[in-house]
Amino acid sequence: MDDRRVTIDDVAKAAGVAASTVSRAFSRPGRVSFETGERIRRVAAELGYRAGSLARALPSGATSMIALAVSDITNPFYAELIKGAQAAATAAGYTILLADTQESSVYERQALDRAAPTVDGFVLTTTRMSDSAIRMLAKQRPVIVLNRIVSDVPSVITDNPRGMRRAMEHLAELGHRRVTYLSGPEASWADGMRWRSLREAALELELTVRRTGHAPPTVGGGVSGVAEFAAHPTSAVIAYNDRVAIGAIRALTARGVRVPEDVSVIGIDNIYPADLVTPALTTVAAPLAAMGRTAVGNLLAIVRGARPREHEPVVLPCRLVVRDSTGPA
Amino acid sequence: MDDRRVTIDDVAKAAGVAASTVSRAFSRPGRVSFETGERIRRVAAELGYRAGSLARALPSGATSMIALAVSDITNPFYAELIKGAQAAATAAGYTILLADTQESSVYERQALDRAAPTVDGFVLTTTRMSDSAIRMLAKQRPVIVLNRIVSDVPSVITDNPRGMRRAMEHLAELGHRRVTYLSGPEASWADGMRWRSLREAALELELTVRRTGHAPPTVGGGVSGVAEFAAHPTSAVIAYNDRVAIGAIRALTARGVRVPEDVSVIGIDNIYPADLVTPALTTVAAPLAAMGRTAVGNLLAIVRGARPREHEPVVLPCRLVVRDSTGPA
DNA sequence: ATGAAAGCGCTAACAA
DNA sequence: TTGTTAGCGCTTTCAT
Repeated sequence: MDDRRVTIDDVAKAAGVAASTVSRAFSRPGRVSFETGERIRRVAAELGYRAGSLARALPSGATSMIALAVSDITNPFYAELIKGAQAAATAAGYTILLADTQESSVYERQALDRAAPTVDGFVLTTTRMSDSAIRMLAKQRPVIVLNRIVSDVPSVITDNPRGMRRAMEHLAELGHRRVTYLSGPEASWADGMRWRSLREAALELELTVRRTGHAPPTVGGGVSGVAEFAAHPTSAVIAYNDRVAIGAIRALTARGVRVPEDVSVIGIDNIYPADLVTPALTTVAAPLAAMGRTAVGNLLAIVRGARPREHEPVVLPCRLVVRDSTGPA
Repeated sequence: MDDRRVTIDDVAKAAGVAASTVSRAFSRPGRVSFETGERIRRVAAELGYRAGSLARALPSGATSMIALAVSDITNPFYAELIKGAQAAATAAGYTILLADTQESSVYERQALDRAAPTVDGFVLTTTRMSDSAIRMLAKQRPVIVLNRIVSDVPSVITDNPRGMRRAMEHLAELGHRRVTYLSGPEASWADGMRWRSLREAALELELTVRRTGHAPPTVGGGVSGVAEFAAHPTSAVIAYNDRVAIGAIRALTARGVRVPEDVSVIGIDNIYPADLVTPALTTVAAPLAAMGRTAVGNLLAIVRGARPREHEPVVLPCRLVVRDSTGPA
């Protein structure tokens, strides 16, 4: 019934002070006498006054909201990541606005444009946007890109070289000499990065590595990757990510190839289902929650005026989780 | 560099009209001459004017944002649901604000309180709040609850009775006579609903059903459920949800019990990994995306002034997806 | 330490 | 059809 929102003026009137004083009591407690402050807080609580109104954003320009753009929220990769981001944001008094870009650069632009006037900054994950488009966006609002490097834009990435290295070492220890990389999407920055890292590691460890053609980062992508792999099989496979790896295991099993007895399979990311499939997936675990947390943390630092060293991406460590999909050659 | 936001006044000045005319050109195109409207839109585009500012929300009170509260975004159950919600919201020009309540009623209250002044409405999924708390919230802003019935608050639920019935029929056809229900959390509305539906179906089909003690809705919950189940085993099991079912399969397998040869297992929800585990899970599929879509759709209808028939929850159909975790008794 | 007044960008009366 | 004038709720000068 009583639909009217409790305003700062209501509190001011009830407390017998000016509205500006109430405002100060909340935002700059130091500038108000202790006594007055107490009284205001008490009255505000009684009246049920809520500070976080949008009106605050008008004069100051800061909304205390940040946008998190994800390409497909259905991808379990994002779950932990969002959780980490969410936690960091909440802790800092910020709210997260979700933008599902639906794997489409058109939707992505729309979503970002729509969000732009409303948020204090962006965290971009797996963008389809070009580097220059990202830089353009970054000119208007603070931006952090995740899992990609864009010059002049701060970013958070995982240590792909080290991760790929660990995977290869693991394989080498098991006696594998030749491994196949099941590629991800062509447009993926991470795919290129992983392939390069793999080749370097192969060189140092004296292994041979080849790769299949680009494929979607899904279970289906793994299936099609295996179709290609079957023409030139190797004793070990590293997949672009866990979903591809899971698809690969399925396809392999369907062909009567046993994992890990005949072929060892390694995934990347350590998403939730990795531990659930049979055999449980050996994978290079990305610090999902930490990535979300770090991205938001750094974004907020910039929002608050920090000047980031724009040319040095923050790189987070990953670790190899050995489960049951890898075995001796 | 040019940090200043393009305002409606800038456009007005550049187009040689009053600010109110520009405003009208965007919100009430009918009330502006075609010619003027065109000119304004052209100028606005040139200047890069973005309409969706927060300032709009001040006079009107409508922010075009809705909050989606989830208990744990890590739960794959939410992925499709959020996607559906997201799609419906975007289509209607609304943005989704994510509130991860972290399985805690304290955080939930905080998150909702924080979001309240900023959004036009709430979609509550798996709330920990009491019915009365929900009703209280609903007094202030439009609310839709998902998967729960709260009197006087509009809701969207799945057809649990029918779903449980299908599951029991399936089991009966396979020759099972006694089934165990692996319970979910005590506080869960859905758990009570499912158990009741199960008993009714059992009665009609002349089956016997018993249940284990309450457990968390996770893989771990399934494991502990099986520990209890082992004392009074039956040839079939229905789990509170897919995660519990997956945990149950694991625990069963670990005990040397074969699924489905020795025990048939049915899950509920049909989350993404259900199809990935071995054996693939037979499950009562909830229309996840449709739930999100419907909830948002109905919420927006209310936001726009529709008067909902508050006492009739919208019930969405579910269907049985038969995979490999069920077999003859 | 406090109050008064002037906006922030936009929309909604009310005139013209 | 268009312009003018008040605000929406809050913060921020500038006085006091």
